[in-house]
Amino acid sequence: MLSQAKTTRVDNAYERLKSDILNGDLPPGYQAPEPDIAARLQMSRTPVREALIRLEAEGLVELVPRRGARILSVTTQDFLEIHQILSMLEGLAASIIAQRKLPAHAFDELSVIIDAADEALEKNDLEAFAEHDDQFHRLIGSLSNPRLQREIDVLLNQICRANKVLLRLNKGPAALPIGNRDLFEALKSGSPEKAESIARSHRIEGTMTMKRLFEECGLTHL
Amino acid sequence: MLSQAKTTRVDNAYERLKSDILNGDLPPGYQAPEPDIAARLQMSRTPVREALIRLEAEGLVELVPRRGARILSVTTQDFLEIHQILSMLEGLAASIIAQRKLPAHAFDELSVIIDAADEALEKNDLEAFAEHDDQFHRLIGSLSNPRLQREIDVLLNQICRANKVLLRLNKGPAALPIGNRDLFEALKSGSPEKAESIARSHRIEGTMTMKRLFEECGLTHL
DNA sequence: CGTAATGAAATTGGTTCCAAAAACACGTTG
DNA sequence: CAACGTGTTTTTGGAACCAATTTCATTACG
Repeated sequence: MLSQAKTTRVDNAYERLKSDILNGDLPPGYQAPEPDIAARLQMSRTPVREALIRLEAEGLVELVPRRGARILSVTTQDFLEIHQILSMLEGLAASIIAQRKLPAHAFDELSVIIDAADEALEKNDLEAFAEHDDQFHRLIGSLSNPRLQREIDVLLNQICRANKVLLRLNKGPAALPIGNRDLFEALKSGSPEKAESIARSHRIEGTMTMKRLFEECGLTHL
Repeated sequence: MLSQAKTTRVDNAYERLKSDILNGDLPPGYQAPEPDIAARLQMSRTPVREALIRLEAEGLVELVPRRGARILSVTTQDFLEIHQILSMLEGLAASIIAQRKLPAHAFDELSVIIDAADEALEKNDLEAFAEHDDQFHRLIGSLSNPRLQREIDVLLNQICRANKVLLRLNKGPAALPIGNRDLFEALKSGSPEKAESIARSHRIEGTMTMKRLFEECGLTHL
């Protein structure tokens, strides 16, 4: 029996708020005082407060003293900085994965996701593509080690909405040169340096594409 | 006047607990229920709780449901993983710094710290050396950008006690090949790739030295 | 003598309450 | 009409309180 999460109110509030934020239900810029949020979640202020503190530590919300909790938006600057950090961390993750031999089912899992992403892209279903691509990156993190995974997850959370929105803005039939399959091969081949370099440049390429979109649309934040 | 920190009880508790943890006043493994901590800090449980949640998010304490808050210790595994991540992030920081021209006073500040560390090492004052070395790394972070700085700071916090202890265990006259000055020159020369590579390999060398100490002393955690 | 059971104490998650400070609305005045 | 002052409302930081659950200790029993 896996650790039976004894669902406490704080956890509940945390999970619900986080998911609401990530899927855009609570859009960036949205701002509400604690009592409102507490009412929405049908609990007292205390557990909400504690959940908000956690979310603040993860860079998803900002607690402004007398103005309520505000869902953080991502500026172009933020976006670039986060991608830059991710390129390093995912590079490290890839290097770690390539170093030790992965069980076969892990490769299978990766492969399935890559295929799903490719398929979504062919069908021009950008929503699904973004979802699968995100999953791919998170899986890379989870295959490295828990600490690195958490680090990567937190950063991905901060930009996943922005990623989705940007992708949707991309009108053309997505000439994104995605190299997930390349990374997959490098991981399989067991060459840490190669895996790291591919993961890193892959991420950086993606960043550049996104940056272009940012500029084309004249956006300063999302 | 810079942002006047309106010293709230939560902030107070957070700062005091953090500093107590970092300087070893509250040693790793120490465990106490919330009421005790609240009494020690002479405030009610509420602000203490909130401070503890923040500290947990930063990986310094663990909140065990009915056993109190426990100061986390650092296992060899943790230590290596954190250093590995730091090698990437500091590499990135160095690259960023080298890319844009730094104001002269920043270089001066760096130089002063490097000299202080070297001097401490010559006098075999390992305590002071650890302190200055830590400051050097944090300064590198702070010269990159706030986001990267916070990331690096959090990780340094998790291992700074371990670093100090390990250094104290190092009996020999510290044959640590510290290359802080090399990094300084690379930053000044303005070559991002070189700066990154030096920062990274510098950190990795340090890791290896530390790891050896870990093993020689037969320690599994600190 | 070790183990199970039972009752007491302690800790936590959470609600409620309170006071202080800030924001807000409104009316007054220059 | 704008700016200011005043009184009200809102929000937050924090404390006190409570119930539920767990731990601890003591005792009884095999």
